[in-house]
Amino acid sequence: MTRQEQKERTRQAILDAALALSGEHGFAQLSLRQVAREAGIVPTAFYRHFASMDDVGLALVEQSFQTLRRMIRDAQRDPDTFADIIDASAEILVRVVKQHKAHFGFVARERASGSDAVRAAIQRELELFISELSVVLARLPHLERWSAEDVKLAAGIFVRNMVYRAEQVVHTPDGRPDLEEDIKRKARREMRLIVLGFEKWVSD
Amino acid sequence: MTRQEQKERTRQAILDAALALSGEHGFAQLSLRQVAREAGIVPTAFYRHFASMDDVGLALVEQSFQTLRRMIRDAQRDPDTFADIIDASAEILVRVVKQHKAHFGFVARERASGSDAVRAAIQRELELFISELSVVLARLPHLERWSAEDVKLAAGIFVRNMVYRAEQVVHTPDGRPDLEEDIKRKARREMRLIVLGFEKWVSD
DNA sequence: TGTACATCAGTGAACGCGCGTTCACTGATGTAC
DNA sequence: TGTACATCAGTGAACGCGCGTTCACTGATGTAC
Repeated sequence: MTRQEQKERTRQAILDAALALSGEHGFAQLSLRQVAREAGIVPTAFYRHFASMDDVGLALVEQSFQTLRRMIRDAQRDPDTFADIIDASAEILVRVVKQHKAHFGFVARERASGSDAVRAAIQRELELFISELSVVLARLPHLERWSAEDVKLAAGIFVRNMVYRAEQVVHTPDGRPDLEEDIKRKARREMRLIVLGFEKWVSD
Repeated sequence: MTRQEQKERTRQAILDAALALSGEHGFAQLSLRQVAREAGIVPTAFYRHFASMDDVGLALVEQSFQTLRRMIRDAQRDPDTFADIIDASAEILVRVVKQHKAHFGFVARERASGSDAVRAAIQRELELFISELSVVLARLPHLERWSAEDVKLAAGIFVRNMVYRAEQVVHTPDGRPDLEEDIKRKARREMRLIVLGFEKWVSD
């Protein structure tokens, strides 16, 4: 193994350790020493990879949103998505969040309570997500003539509702498909209710 | 001043200190010693009032939701509320949150990241709020024939959207009425869009 | 009203502990020739 | 391929600091008579 490969591995071990530990008591409660211990290095070696725990937080935001973006990309490739976009979205949401509970839990928690830098990074990524969803929504029949601002408003309601349902999935214990089905069902109904409003809205 | 009055004052000083300090770096980052210092007592005196910082957190949840409930009660008394419930809600939301930034900021932050006990307490209070709003919504013309579950679904979308706009108000610097107006305007439009969906929804 | 005693909110010293950060170091990997 | 030197990820001792909690205490407030 080259020195570079080894270094990258240790860096990832630090990120994995921080992500795993932050699930228990929140990222801000983590100490550098705890993370180093979990990553299998001595505290001082931490500084070979990050200047501070805050930098670890920012790296975790980036990793988490890579997961989210992969989810969207996959959804857009899946033919089911276009058969019924709402059914498909609920399905994908629950499946992907379940697979990446640690990342989504991290974002949900730190969105409101992280350091200023971490909060700002998450806010920026969510805005980006809303913009991307706006592009998709703008193609829907009733929204063709809406102003850009109104499409974004609608996308925002969607995304914030999804964030809430994602939080619920994160807190659902494994092996409870009944609870997952219930979340999917509620998510679908919420989306349908919001979409119904689209048909009557008049953009000014 | 009686002993009891003095004790109550110190207890409140601890709560005020914790609330004020938690605005900067989050409640979980507070140390008992910091809070005691800010409250003007010696660290050991803290134990005369609370068994742990976690108990302080629970007391703050209760205080914060008392503020919220007062807001709802006042809104229901205000005749403007019935002239245009949406306009009035946006107005009241921004005004009251602005007046109690510390309490609302505390709830927004700890909702996702507090200790299990604090998170559970906040979740319970929000569910209560959604139930109360459901009672109000159930009286609206189009919702009379909806199932109880559907009314709650709609109330949930409303409340979560309000929580988001409340978070925005908390993070708006004082003396920026332009930003406040923008938040009110967006909140109104979001509510209107959601309400439009009500008219077409068919409860099963 | 005055006295003697009880209560108890707040004090201050002390403790052991984990923290972030510094520093000089080690020894395996990488590079130049 | 072999040698001599450079690089640098990880080590381990040490530091001063703020932490939560214990304990015996003080002195003002409250109560019984």
